[in-house]
Amino acid sequence: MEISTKYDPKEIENKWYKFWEEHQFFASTPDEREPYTIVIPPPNVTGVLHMGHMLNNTIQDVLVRRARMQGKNACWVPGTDHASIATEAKVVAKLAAEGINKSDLTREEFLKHAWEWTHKHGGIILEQLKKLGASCDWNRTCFTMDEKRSQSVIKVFCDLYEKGLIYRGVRMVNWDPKALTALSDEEVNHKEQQGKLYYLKYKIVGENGFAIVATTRPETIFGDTAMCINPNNPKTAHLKGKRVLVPIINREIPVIEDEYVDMEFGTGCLKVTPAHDINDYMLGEKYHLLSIDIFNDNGTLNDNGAMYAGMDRFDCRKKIEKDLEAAELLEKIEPYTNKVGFSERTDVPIEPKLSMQWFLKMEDLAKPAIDAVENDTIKFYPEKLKNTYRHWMENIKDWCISRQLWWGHQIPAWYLPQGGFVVAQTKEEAYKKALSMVNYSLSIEDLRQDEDCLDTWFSSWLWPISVFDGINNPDNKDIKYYYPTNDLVTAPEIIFFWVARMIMSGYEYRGKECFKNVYFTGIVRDKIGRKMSKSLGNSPDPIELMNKYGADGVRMGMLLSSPAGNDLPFDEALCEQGRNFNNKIWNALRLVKGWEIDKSDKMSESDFLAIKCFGTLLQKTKIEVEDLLSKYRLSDALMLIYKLFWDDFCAWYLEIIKPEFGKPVFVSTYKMTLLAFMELLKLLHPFMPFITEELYKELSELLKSLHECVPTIPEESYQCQSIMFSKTKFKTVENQDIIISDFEKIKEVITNIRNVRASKNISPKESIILYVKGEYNKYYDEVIKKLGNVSEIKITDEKPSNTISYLVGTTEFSVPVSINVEEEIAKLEAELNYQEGFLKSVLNKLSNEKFVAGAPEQVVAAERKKQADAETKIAMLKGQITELR
RNA sequence: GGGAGUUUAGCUCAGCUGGUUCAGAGCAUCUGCCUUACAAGCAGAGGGUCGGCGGUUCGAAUCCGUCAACUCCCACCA
Repeated sequence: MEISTKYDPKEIENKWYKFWEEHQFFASTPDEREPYTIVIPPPNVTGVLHMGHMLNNTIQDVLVRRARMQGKNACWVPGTDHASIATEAKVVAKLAAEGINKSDLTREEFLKHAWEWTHKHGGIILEQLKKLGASCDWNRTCFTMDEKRSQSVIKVFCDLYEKGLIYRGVRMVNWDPKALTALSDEEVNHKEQQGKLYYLKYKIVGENGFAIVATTRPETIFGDTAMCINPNNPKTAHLKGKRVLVPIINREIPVIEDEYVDMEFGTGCLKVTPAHDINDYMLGEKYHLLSIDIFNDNGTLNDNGAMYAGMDRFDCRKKIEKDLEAAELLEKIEPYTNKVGFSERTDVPIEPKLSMQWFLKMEDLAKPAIDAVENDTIKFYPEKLKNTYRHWMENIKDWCISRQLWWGHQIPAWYLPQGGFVVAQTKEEAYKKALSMVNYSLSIEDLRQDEDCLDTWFSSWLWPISVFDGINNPDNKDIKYYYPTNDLVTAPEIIFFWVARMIMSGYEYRGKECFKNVYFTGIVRDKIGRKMSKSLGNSPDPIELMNKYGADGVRMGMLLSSPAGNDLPFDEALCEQGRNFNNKIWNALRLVKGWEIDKSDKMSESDFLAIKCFGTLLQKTKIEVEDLLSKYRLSDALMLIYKLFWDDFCAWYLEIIKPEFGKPVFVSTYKMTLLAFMELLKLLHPFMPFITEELYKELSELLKSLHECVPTIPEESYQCQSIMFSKTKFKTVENQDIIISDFEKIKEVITNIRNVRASKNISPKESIILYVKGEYNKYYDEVIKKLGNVSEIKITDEKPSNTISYLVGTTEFSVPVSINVEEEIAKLEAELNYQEGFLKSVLNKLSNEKFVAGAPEQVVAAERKKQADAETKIAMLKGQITELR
């Protein structure tokens, strides 16, 4: 049957993934082998595959498949993240579309909707990963909110609380007065706003003058509890130790001093409103100021707003402007542009609001984590991110772990009716604890659990441990075998959110690093450098890409330009390149599959030479690839294999051994070719799993059919159930560099012949005669004749007068051809000119005493060799020129 | 404002502790070919003062200084 000239990945990819899954090839259980473990960075449970996932998971799959082929017990644990903010936002939006308000639902009702949503959309992304070829152990699929993971989170919270590391504290949150909810920083959009800067007059107590304060928010004066000046500012020095009156309400507040105040801004006086500004809050803490909250949750002023109570914050601003003016307490108004945070959900300006939150003390947790990265127990690729990491870790702030959300792990703290709270894993335990604390009668129903949820990262920071259930059962077989994991592949953006925290939890709960290497991918960008995002619509759909180019093609496209830590400007052309490569591989198979076989034990000289040279190159490349992969230089490794396959194998090796039309190939040559092809497939398999599996099977069949006439073929070379378990042997060929450089010379001879043909319009079909003068090995004849279409190679000192000559090394090759003598002389003279200039610079160096004395011996010796070679070449060029003349 | 990083061919990037693997690779471009595996291909070719300036050195893409442009992270100024 005729095989198509184009590789069609679709069926082949489906077929093999199904085969792998059915045979449970990705499943892992502890055994005596060395483990190799990766935990997936869990994608959002309701997310869909985007280009970032493609890159990230392709890399992980390459690493896992390579480990598997090395005979390790490879385990890649998949799973998803409940992503509280994103998922809750999606559910809220979905409900809103159905006319349901979240605030009209009870927590239980809302969670029911959220779970429905999760079950409907959850896990789609994992199915998509299968299309990519991801070799995860799907039996181990986890979810950050499944039973074991949830238990782990609660247990850890209680444990850290017992250790005194978790505490409650006040913090500014982004309050959305319309949605009546707190927002995460990620849900706040900062926009430039054309506003006003109001200069307010605060009367100085006991004096006639005023202190002027510039503010963008005059309506907050009711919350003022101090005025602050910079102690070093001469302009405001007269206010030191004074007290001033808040305009309109005439409340007396002190003037405090702190270097926080910018002397250049406004008047150098700052009004301090601890309840409504994060910086003011910190000043308030420092100087023990009162904190007066003046807003209701819906953004209207409360009773502290005096006669403005009940008024909306912005209406109030307008009104107060007029009132201040009337009272002559407004010095002036200037136009002013500043950035204001807006709610992503409702697009109203957010209101900073003080609220009670839960915090985790980080300082002690950070210590072992800093050391681990500093001393390379955990290695970062690229290394430069060590700096970023250290800088953050050394200045680490306590982690606010509570979120005002329902979707997530509810904080296991229960409040008592008469104040106070207990922390416990279950309500029953909490009740027991509570009973021992209070001296009044208490029923379990009196306990009220904290409404808030834990930050999503508070579950994902346990991921490398919790997926093996190492929190709940610290001594189980899995955790002991798979932990510490080997590699983590993730984006640099979450180095603090996730990576750093995993490292900390690893030391806290296992006393050991959670992984040994972290590979930071780049950010996938579009051609013009923008981050790919849904809102910009500049992200291609990975599934469509895979349909178009095949998963292998897209994988290669992703890997071709993604050195660790560098951004990846994505271009579909890369996938095209990947697809073309698949096609090339496919056609190489078509070629070798079509040959008739000569079963005699003969072999041609050129075959022998080709086998030797390619075999050498293959061995050398295998070692180089291994080295690159061990440094996580995946694109470089892939590029090396790409060139080995396309150039060395297809363009040179196969062209040499390819039998003439209608003739058979010698069976020994054939065998070696199939084996070499197979080695190439093994090298490629981690990068392109599908096509390599398909062709592995094809080659296995071909080898099997040879078995009767060539019993020396080792059975293990074609008997693996899958290429993913096939082994490869490493060996260094003696004199490999000489073999390779000799072959380079042959290639150069042939390329030059082709060049002459191109420049003189000699068809490749027209054979030529080649004259050789100088050092030459007869052994090369056959190859040169075949690929150069040379009918005869004449070793001679005398050559015909009309030739184009070129040098390979110091050997002169000449092709007889009708030439334009003047042109040839000009060419030769240009070359001569260059060589003479080159020689001159070499001689300059060598005559420089400081160079000869200072440079290392090899360098000087190399220069002398250059000198000798150049001199030989110059002599030959001169000879050629005189000949022509 | 604090910190980190980048700058080498049209594009994306290699070039480790200064010296023939020092100016490289892939893609793109150009020229010629439907040569019996592959036009998603074959055979060739042309592209760069290594961001600017200064310094160290016998010798600098590589080390130092400085300027410029860009990128990222963190904190955000009443």
